[in-house]
Amino acid sequence: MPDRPYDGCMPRGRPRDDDARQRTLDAAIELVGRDGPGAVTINQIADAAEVSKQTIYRWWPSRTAVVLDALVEDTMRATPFPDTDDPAEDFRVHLRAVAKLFTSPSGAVIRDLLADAQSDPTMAKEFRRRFWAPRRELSLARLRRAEADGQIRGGLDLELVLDAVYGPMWIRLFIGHLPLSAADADDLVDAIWGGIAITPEST
Amino acid sequence: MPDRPYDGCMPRGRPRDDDARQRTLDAAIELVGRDGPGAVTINQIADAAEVSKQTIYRWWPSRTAVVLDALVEDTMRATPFPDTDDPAEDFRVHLRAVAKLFTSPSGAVIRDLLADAQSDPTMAKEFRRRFWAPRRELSLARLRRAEADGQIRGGLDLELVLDAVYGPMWIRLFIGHLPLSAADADDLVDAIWGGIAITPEST
DNA sequence: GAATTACGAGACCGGTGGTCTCGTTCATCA
DNA sequence: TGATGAACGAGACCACCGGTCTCGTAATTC
Repeated sequence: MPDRPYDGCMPRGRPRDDDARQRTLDAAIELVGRDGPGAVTINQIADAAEVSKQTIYRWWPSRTAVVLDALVEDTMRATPFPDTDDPAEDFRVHLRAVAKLFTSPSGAVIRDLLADAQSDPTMAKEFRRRFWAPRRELSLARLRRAEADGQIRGGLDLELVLDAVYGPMWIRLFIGHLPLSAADADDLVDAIWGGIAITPEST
Repeated sequence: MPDRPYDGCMPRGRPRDDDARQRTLDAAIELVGRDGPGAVTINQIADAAEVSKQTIYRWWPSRTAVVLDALVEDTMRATPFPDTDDPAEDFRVHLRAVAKLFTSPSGAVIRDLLADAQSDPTMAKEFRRRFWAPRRELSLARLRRAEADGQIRGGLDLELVLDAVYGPMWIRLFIGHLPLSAADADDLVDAIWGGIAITPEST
């Protein structure tokens, strides 16, 4: 997966066909996004990409790995994290982007990936490392800054706060008990930020 | 699945072997709980239960349906919902039970089920109807009472509040980025109940 | 031009969820 | 008591899956 365009000397044989790589990733995203989680086989991806199955397995260790790569490449820049003076608004903006991502075809890709990862600890780890952790770090840093700036209570378990903020998005994606909308993102931040107790004694 | 012990007249042929039913369910719970999500096949369940595969498919439509039945039967009474005068404490107690359930072998069963349900809309619906909705109704009713009793702010989207309370449990089960403990249950309720803003103006 | 490597096509493998057949067992009804 | 009918266990069977292997060919370097 690492594409090293030049590192000292040219390799000997036929070079990798980068176009085939791109076609594979595109086909994975499109098929899973269209047909839903679990409905797309590696054969279909190979056919749609006009790529040999062997070529896929030469560069990726498993079907799930292909989907993960496709997802990361496709959505890494879809959910930016703003950094203004208003942490609540920053989270609102980000959450709206997440809601949009989850309701787009990429939402199906994420579900597919996470479902597969349940029975493949290696892929579960890769999913956390490449998809989960980068966004998590950004939001955690934003929360830490808000704490340092005295904008939120001290002594909170920030990881738990983040789970409370993002958890609703994820369970609506995965359990599907209720739809997901950008408006929910705002309500969610408001509910958590203000607290729901009628007489909140700080601490 | 409905066992009607007597409804008018006796059916003609050999009656259903309820012991075989129970053995199937027990084997499903035990194997999945022990070997983890996705690692247990229908053949293994049949072998362990000493039941013919045909007998399983006579009574359940799919492997996933067996696991769902096993889960419901096994854990329906594992997470009671208390109903005292202190809603926050009620939620703490319930969340501690949920954390315990998720870290028990049943947690693996739930993961297995939900992963399979991603590619089977029928089972996803059944999961929500039989496992998710009953508990959800209880906690929603408790929240409504707290609202009526003036113990929490009015105008909140209660569904979203519930998602914020339970979401962290579910994503830790499913994504596994952090462990889950009963202590987290308390911290979570405290964080959400008190709000995290340092100067919460009650709407 | 020789060596080396990626490529597409497709046969192949073990195993899966699920179906089918068969002979047997347990019950009811006449 | 004996015919009937449904559930049973055992296990062959099916289509298809993820993944591997082989083969002849194309692209590149030396």
